Amino acid sequence: MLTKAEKTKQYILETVGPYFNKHGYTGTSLSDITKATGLSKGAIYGNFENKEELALEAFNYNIRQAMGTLRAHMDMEAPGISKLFAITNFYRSYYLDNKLSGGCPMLNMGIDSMNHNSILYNRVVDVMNKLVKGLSDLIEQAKSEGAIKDEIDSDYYANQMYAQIQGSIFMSYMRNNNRQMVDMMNSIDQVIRKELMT
Amino acid sequence: MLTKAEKTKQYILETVGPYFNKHGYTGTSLSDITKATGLSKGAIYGNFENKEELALEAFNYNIRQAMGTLRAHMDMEAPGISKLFAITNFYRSYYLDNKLSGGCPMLNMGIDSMNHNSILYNRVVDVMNKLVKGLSDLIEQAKSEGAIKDEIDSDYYANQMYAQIQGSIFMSYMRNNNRQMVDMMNSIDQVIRKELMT
DNA sequence: TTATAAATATACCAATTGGTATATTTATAA
DNA sequence: TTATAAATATACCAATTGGTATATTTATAA
Repeated sequence: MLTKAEKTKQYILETVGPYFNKHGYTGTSLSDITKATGLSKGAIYGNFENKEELALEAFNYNIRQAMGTLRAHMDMEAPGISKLFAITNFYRSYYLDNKLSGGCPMLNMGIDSMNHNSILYNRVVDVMNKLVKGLSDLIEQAKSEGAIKDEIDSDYYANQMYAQIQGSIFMSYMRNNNRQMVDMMNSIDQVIRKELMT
Repeated sequence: MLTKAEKTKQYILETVGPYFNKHGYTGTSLSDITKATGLSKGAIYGNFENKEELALEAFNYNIRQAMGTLRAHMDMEAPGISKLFAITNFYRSYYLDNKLSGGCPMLNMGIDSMNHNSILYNRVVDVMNKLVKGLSDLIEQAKSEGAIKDEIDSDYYANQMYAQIQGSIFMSYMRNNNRQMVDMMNSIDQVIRKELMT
C-alpha cells in the first residue's frame, strides 16, 4: 500500500507534469505549482528536493504517459514487422493523444533544456537514444524473422524514422493539425514496404 | 545614414538575438539583456516598447541570420531543380552554422512560444508556412521546366521535406552531432532523384 | 487512547522580475 | 557655439522568484 507521501508525490507529478510540459522549466514557478496542486510549499519541498528534481521526475512521468500504450504493446510477443507498423500506427494518434497534456515531452523538454539545464537535457538525449535503439532492435528482429532484408542498416533507418517522427510532431503542433503526422506515418510505412521488406 | 538610435537598435538585436535563441522568452531577463549589451534599461525601453516586442524583433533577426545565405541564393536566376539541391546542401552545414547562435530559431521559438505567447507563436507558424510554400513553388518551377514529373503533389512533398529537415535538426542538436542532418539531406536528395525527377 | 513520527502549512527571506518617471548626456541643425 | 531634440542612464516600484525554518496537523504503531 502506498504511504500518504507516496500518494501525494504521485498526485503532484500528475498535476504538475502537464504544466511543466506546456510551460517549460523556467516558465513554471513554484506558485504555479502550489496553485495547480492546491498544496503548500511545505508539501512540495517535503516530497522533492528542489524544483529541478521535481521537473526531472515530472519529465519521466510525462514520458511514461506519452509512451504508455506503446510500451505495453512492445512487450507483447509478436513479429518485429508487425510491431514496426504498430509504432507508426501509434503515432497516427499521437498529436491528439498528447494535445491536452501539452504536446511531446521529448521535443518540449529537449528544446527547453538545451543550453540551459544539463541534467534535464541529458535525460532527454538518453531517452531519445533508447527509443531509437528500440526501433533498431525491432528492425533487427524482423530481419532475423526474414521479413526485412539482411543488408538493411537498422541503425540508419531507426534514426531516419525517429527524425521523421519528431519533425512531423513539430509541424503538427505548430499548425494545430494532425495531418502532417498521418502523412509522415504513411510515408514511413511505404519505405518499410518498398525498401526494407523482403 | 543610420541614426544613433537605429544603430543601437541593430546592436541590441545582434547581441540579444542569440541570447533569446538559447534561453527562450522567459529564460531571458531584462538584466540579462542589459548585461549582455552593456546598455541601460533606458536604452532598451527607448528603442523597444517592451520585452515582447524586443523578443519578436530578435526572432525576426535570428531567422534572417539563419536563412541569410539561402535567401540570396534563392533570389538568383536558376533552374528549380538546382535550387532544390541547393537547399539540401544548405542544410548540410546548418547545424554547425547555427550552433554558436543557439540552434534553429524556428524550432526553439516554436516550442518556447507554444501554449505561451501567441504573437511569437503565430510568427513562427507564419514563417513555417512561407518556407514550405517556397519549397512547393520550387517544385512547381521544376515541374514547369520539365525536370520533375507533372503528377507530383508539390505541397505534399514540400511539407514532407520540411518535416524531415526539422526532425533532423532536432536530433542533431540533441546529440551535438551533424550526422543526422547529413543523412537526412542525402535521403531527401534520393527521393528527389528517384520519385520526383523525370 | 496516546506518544511519536510523518507529512503538510505558514510565515518569512534576500534576490530578481518587468517596467516607469525623471534626470542626464549626447547628437544635430541653425 | 548654442538651443533643442534625441538618446541613454539612474533610481525607484510593487510583484514574484526559489527556498528555508519552524509551527501545526495528520497518520501510525503500541
